[in-house]
Amino acid sequence: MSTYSPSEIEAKWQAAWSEADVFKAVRSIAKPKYYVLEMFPYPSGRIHMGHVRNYTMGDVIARYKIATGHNVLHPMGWDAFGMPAENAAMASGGHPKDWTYQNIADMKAQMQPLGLSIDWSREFATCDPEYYGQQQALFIDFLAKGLIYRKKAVVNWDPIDMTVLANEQVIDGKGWRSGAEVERRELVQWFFKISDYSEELLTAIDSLDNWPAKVKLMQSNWIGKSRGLQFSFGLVDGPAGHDRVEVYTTRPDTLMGASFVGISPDHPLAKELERTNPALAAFCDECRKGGTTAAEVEKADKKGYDTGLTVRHPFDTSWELPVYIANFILMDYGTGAIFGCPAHDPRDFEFATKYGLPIIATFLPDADANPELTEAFVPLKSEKVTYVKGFAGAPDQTGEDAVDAAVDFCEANGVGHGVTKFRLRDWGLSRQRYWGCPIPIVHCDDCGAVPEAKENLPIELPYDVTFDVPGNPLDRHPTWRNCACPSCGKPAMRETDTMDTFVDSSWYYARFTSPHAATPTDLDDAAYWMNVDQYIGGIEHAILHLLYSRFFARAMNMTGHLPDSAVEPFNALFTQGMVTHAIYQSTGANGRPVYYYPEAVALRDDKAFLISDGSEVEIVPSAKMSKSKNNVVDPDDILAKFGADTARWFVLSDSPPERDVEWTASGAEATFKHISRVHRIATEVAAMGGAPGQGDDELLRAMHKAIEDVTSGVESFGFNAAIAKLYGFTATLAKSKAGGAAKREAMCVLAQLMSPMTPHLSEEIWTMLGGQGLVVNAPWPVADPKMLILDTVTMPIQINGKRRSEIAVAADMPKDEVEKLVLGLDIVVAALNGAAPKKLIVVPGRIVNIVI
RNA sequence: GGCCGUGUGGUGGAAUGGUAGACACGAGGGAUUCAAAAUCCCUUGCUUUAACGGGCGUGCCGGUUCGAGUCCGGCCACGGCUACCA
Repeated sequence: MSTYSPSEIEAKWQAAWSEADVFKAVRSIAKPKYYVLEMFPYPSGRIHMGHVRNYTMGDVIARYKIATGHNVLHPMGWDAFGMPAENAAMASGGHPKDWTYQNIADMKAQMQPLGLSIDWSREFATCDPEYYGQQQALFIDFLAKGLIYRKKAVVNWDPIDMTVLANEQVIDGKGWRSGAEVERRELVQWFFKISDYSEELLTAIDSLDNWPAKVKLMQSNWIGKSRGLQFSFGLVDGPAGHDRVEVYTTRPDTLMGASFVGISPDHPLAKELERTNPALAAFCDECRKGGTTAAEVEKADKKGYDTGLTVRHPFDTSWELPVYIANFILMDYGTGAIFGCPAHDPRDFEFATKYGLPIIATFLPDADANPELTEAFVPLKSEKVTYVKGFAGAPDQTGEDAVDAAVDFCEANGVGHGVTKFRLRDWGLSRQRYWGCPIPIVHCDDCGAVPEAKENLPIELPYDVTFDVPGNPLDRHPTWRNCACPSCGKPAMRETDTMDTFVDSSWYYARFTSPHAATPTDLDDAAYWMNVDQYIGGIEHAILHLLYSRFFARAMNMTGHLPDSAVEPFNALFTQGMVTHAIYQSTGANGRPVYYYPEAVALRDDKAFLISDGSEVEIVPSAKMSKSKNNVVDPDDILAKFGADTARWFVLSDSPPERDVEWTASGAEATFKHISRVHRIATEVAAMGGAPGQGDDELLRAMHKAIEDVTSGVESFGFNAAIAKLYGFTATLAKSKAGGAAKREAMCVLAQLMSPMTPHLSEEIWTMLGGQGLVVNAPWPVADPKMLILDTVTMPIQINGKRRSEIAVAADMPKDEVEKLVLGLDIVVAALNGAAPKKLIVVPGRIVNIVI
């Protein structure tokens, strides 16, 4: 009898799949199509358990859909541009391109042994010129349709590295790499006009039925629609050109509670005043330097600077309000100016208290409430309140009604107009970096910024660059920069900025439908394969990547690259949890934690001891895998030790897929034992004759129940539940005294039900038992409804809601007969003690409850 | 601060309003073995009882219901996202 040897059988069956080319996706009207996609990885060089879990989930879906008669597209690629490649080049002197392609080769080599059902013929990396050249074509088409424009924008500039930094690369106001004080610089940059689609992207969220509610909510909040009033205060004796201050408010109903006007330090009026007032300029400078981290904002005091100017209240021109420059007002939201209503805004309250400004309540909880407030009164807008300084609508009304009434009143009286604002801002795509998709623009002295001619695409990144000098190497590469103007032919210069890497990932799903087309997409292929039926990835992409992709699909539709049916590209989204692992740590001599590798630790009685000296160390459970904490489990090691089927099964078995799963060595070993056991049972079954045995029918009934349970588990992403049922069915099969024929049938079905999770083992068993062809091509088993009906059922008997007994009855026994039977039970007779039951509830096939 | 989510054995976790704790880990006991490995079997929420059995039990308090882990209201704790968004 052969023993289970994953290394042999996994290589064998991967070769067989490859030989039969079973995962190649070909358009066909013979079957319904199904497109399953996992978020493609950044080629860091090593895969981790999180990847294994992500791709296994996608693979289970893909293999299940193949078995249920679908034409499946399951591609894989690489999100290959980005800063780590440049950082590596700077650190070790290599080239980003070489580094990236080497990493891709390494990661692919690690992924192949997992036995994923991927159509590798569609593989691409976003740093392939064939891909980013098409992205440049998209850029040119978007530009022509007005979906891209240029404007000045403030960036974080690192003066030592001579580069722009993302917000998260600025730590305490200093560059994360150089440590230099970061400057705010205005650069002319390219923007996608995603704000054109704010309303559309928001309302379409409702149609995303198979997206997690959480992700939809996060996107709604991010788009941030608000309804309010925009109006202006007349400025008294303002500097030349400044006679009004425009403000935006979502609470125009509190206009009579105004006590000051606040403007951002970046507001044009503030900038004007800075020119003549050094103290004021110093204050604004101070505000701009203020940290942007959450903790700093939390701590930061409300600070203001009295400009000495005043404005007139729109309802009463004799009522003047002071104008402050305040550190808490943002220039890029609304108009960069507010009116302060301390009674109904906690920030304004803090500010007014500090600077001795009046606090005027405009509404109160009820007519008798004390108008002297000790803190801002901010009820829900849906709550009814009593207006003591209202000017529109009923005296008692909800905030919502009052806002509507106030907007109507103001519009009727020529004080501003109602406006809808969105928090979502246009997407700046310029990056002053080498390792990204070049922006296909040429700057010509005569013609200005001109798009490159499409026949000149791709504009390839030059290879001969170095990173020993700070700054973008494209800037100092004359032969690459210098070119002819595509419009007039005169000497001109290329744009040296490259695109944000989020652009690369915003349309790769569409490119997979025709990865080698000479245009960004092939419309016939896109129409056939789109949308992605099931998208799987991490929750960390809930906002940016998914929102950008939704925008891109619309923009591609507008420019003729995607059909109307594909504007919402992902029909269903699933966000999976992480793989975690315990940390083993002790406290070092300096008081800092010291971390130990799992291999250095022995576990006994839920305690951990160092193998080296036997001393006990602390166990911190369920921590995100992190190299610095020494709690990373390398998939290579696991595959070498147990094989892919064990790894795949384990990452799905212990937790629901949307939640984190804890990797434990004991759990992985137990999985391996189980898989080995299934293999052993199969070899035993294969050796049996075909004679009937005891309980053939029972085994087959259990088999049909397993088909039903596992199928519904896989359909609903309940992989852990499906696996639990497979454990149960395996135990039933192992214990069964059924004959060879029934066992063989049950074993074949078990192999099929396991095949999405353990495809190699399933092929092995399938062949061992004489199955036809490959199990990957075998149709998914269907449960026979007749075999699911039970003859007898066990019903619990409750007395006053507490379980006291149970009876076994025929499944189709009428209700009144069940009642009779129950009332005759000793325990019931004793409980009733001669009295009649107050109530008798019989739920057929479920439960009986007697109320006494 | 805002929004969202989650609280069930020693652990990960199951339970269309209908027997709470499936399945797995861990732990304990046994069989097999010269011995071990491997394998197989049994026990395992807490508590009380010699036993049969009983009591308690899904973060806390209350409500709806014949019946609540599940539904409703109010608290507490933890986690996530977002943030001076006017």
